[in-house]
Amino acid sequence: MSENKQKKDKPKASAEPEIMEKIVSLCKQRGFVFQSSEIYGGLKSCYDYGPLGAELKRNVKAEWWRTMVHGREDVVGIDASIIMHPNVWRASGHLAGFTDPMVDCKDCKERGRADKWPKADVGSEVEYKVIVDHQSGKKETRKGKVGALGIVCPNCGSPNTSDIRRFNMMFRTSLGSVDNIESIAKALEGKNLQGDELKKVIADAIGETAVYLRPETAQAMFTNFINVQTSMRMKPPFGIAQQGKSFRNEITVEHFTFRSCEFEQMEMEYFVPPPQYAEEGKDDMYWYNYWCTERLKWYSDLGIRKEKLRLRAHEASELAHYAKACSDVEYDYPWGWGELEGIAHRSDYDLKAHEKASGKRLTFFDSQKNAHYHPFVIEPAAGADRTALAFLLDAYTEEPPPPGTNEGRTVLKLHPRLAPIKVAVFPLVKKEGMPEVARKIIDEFVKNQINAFYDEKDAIGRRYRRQDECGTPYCITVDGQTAQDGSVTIRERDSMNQERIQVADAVAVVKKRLA
RNA sequence: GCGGGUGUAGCUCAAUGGUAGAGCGUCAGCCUUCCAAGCUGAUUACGUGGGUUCGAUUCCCAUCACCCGCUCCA
Repeated sequence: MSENKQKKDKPKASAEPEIMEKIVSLCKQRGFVFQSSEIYGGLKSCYDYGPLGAELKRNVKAEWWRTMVHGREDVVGIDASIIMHPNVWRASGHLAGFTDPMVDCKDCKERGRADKWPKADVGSEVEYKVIVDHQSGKKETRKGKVGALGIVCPNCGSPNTSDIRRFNMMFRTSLGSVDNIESIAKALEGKNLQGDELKKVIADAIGETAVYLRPETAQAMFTNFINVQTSMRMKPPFGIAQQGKSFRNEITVEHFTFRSCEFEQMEMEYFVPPPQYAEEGKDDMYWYNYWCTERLKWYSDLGIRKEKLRLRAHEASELAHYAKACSDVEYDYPWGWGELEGIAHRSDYDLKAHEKASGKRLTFFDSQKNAHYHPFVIEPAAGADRTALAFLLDAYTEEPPPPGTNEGRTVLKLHPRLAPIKVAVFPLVKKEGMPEVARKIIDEFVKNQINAFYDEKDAIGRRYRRQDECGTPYCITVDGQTAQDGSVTIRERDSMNQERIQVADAVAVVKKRLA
């Protein structure tokens, strides 16, 4: 389809990034994803799902819920508030943990985390090399004294760093009808404050009503642990699942919908007995491995090619201090391996942290062993947006012209249950009563709440191709034979094979194939 | 946020200091009996804001957004 245009100024080695461009373009053209607020120039990292994208994402979430909640007895779902008590984030460590100390190198412009840069003795003299002429790349050796931070740039070795700046990654807003400005103005009125004192007064004024948009959905499963456990009479091992939006002021957003500030999560906290109370052979590590396997399987069951999936265990240095283990389900995106989902063994850290902060006991009472214990937690946490993107990327296929034709085709080989439109119905031509019959078939699909699409515009081949590009798995065509024997053709997207079925059976046949 | 690149119809691109073309698409009609056929007509754009200039889509500045790299994570 494309004539392989060379980019003159970019001798790109790999053709991979072009796939991303094609996906972005297809997403816009076919109504999967649009940039948010596009008519106003767009807004950084915000995307809107169009009609087909909304269907795809709903289907992804529905499949997850089907597998994780409806498909098993030991998991129940919740739908918690996005805004939670600020103490939740204090207890979880997010208020502190989201505040990374960032510094810049004033010589080479490198930026990084102050706590990760090479340490050096305060006041000692170090040598470093910086580029002084960007055209020739000429470097100059300089000397400098290590500042109060006691660090040097990992790139050029310069001690000439900026001050630490903190970026809070949680979105802050206020709860209450009194605007922040009012309380700040009131706090400052008549005072002449400078520097840290000024900042503190403002911070306190904001703090009175400050609340945060959740940076993850997981905490609500911990805060509702007792509520869910007692109301549903759950016994470990059991899980609480949730899907919903989370928000993070990320320093960097990238790769289309892969990483954005507003994103949707599909998380489950699986509470298991700690080792001493565990059933023989089913301790916490058993369940951790169990969920790693289960979650990897979920993606391949829904059609992602196995060679594009992998499970990567975190190195010990990557683990949070409370985590016993963590693995990522990764997909081989056009830009390399990237995370779809993290499966973390969080030990009993979260329940204990909330118990300590809230003063409420967050244990399970095992009446048989007559013991209160804090369950361990295994957390499979997936991103709905990046999962939808991976399904799109993996389904995207460009095929050479089929035998006897001269145009190739673009097909989204989405799993039928993920496909936005399930079936398209066409009259072969716009006469001889074919449109009327096709309309009747569409009516039947609508009545059965199966997303169907009617099209009579253009040649039949073009209509098939349009549906291929949207990922519609089945096309039903009313032709000349329909009037004689009441049969229509049903065409399968990937094979393009057709078979004849009765009009009266159309809904049942499609339903069966979607099951 | 930093460094580099980009910004022209819905998409992919072109041209130009004197207000812009194509292909594909979309819509309407004709034609069409199974895999992007043809014909007719219609539709639609210089990201935003300044500056230079008689005049800016073009030059300059700022800003916004996207892409690549750093970084970070679901």
